[in-house]
Amino acid sequence: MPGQRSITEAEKLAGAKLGGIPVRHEQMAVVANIYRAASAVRQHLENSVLRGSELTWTAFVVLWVVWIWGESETRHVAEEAGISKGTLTGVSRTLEARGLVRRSGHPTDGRLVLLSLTNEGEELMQRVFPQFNEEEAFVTERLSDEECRSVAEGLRRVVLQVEEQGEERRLALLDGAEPAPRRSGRRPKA
Amino acid sequence: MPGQRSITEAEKLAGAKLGGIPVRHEQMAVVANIYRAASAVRQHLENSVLRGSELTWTAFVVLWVVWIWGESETRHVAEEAGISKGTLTGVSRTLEARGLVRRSGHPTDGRLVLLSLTNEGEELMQRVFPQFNEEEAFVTERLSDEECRSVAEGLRRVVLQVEEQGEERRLALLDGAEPAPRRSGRRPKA
DNA sequence: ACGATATCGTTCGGGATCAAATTGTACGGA
DNA sequence: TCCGTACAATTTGATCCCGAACGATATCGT
Repeated sequence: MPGQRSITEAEKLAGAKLGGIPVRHEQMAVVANIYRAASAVRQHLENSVLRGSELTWTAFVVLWVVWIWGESETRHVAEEAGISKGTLTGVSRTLEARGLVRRSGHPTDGRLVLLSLTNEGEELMQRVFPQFNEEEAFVTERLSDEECRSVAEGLRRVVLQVEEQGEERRLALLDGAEPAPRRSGRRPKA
Repeated sequence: MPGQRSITEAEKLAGAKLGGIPVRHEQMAVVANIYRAASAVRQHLENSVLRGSELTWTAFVVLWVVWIWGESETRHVAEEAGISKGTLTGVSRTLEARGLVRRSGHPTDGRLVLLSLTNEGEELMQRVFPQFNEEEAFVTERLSDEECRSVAEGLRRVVLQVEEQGEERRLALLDGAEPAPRRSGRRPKA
């Protein structure tokens, strides 16, 4: 019902609201649609294949990373999965409790923890991934292979831009100012 | 550090893992990159412009929706913002407490609640949105206007596909099976 | 009329999530 | 050897979020 019409229509309304101030319409549309698409896809996958296996999106991503890359150090898994280390600690413990992953200490560096799939975890992914991929195909059904490549490439550039220049940009924006607090989370000691 | 290389490399590894089973590579790449881009963009915007105004991403989206569409029923706002009704209740109460939005009952339908911006909320958006849009331009800096349009259009189709056929698809997948529970959240009564 | 049914927003249960603080381990130099 | 620094993962505190249950209102059928 929100339809897609709303995006472009919203842009016009926003333009009107802002009066003289120029709006970067194309850029705004990309960001808005990235987020919409991400929510829609995530929700569809959670409600179709994932819930059937009692997996959250994050849990699946973590399993996927370990499945693909093999036994890995937790910090790499967190980075690759796009979640914080703290979150990974909780998620991996849940998965361990369900017998899907194994946590073992690094043989020479006692600070590291390695994650790997158990046989059960391996079997789960063998079963779930094809279903997951099937739904990936479903959600992108209205795009040709060529269009898929082109959209993926465009998104890749966005990711690269943020990864390579985001930090610098944030510093430049805040300049000398304080790093800005966060409403939630543990309070700084000082 | 994960770089973008990892995506395509992961696809190859996944293909190997799956042996004979065919993998829809292009489709997989689109979904993976949608999610990566969404996380990257959200994080960048939260850490740059949003935190300075003590806004979470969700709070900003809610404000934006009400700002653009004007006084609206909560269910429409939730839908448009891509969050659940329950979440919106909390978010809008927080925003009300901060004096940014107003909640008023519908004149004829007693079940409805209408959200609108206060003057203060209006001023906040006048101030914050340009900054937000500026960062939208930053994250998409590596795309031309034309490429922006094309990526946005591709994503739009993904959203439409899920919105128009997702429900049907989910039903077909589960067929007669139960709707599948969720690990967290309040337990069903039965 | 009036009860069954549908629809709204809110409440509630149970994680999920982040960032700071903390704890534990490694490794360099004095 | 012993200390300080560097770097792991984990714990902690506060909040966010979803979806089932709930209570209140509207509407439809008879």
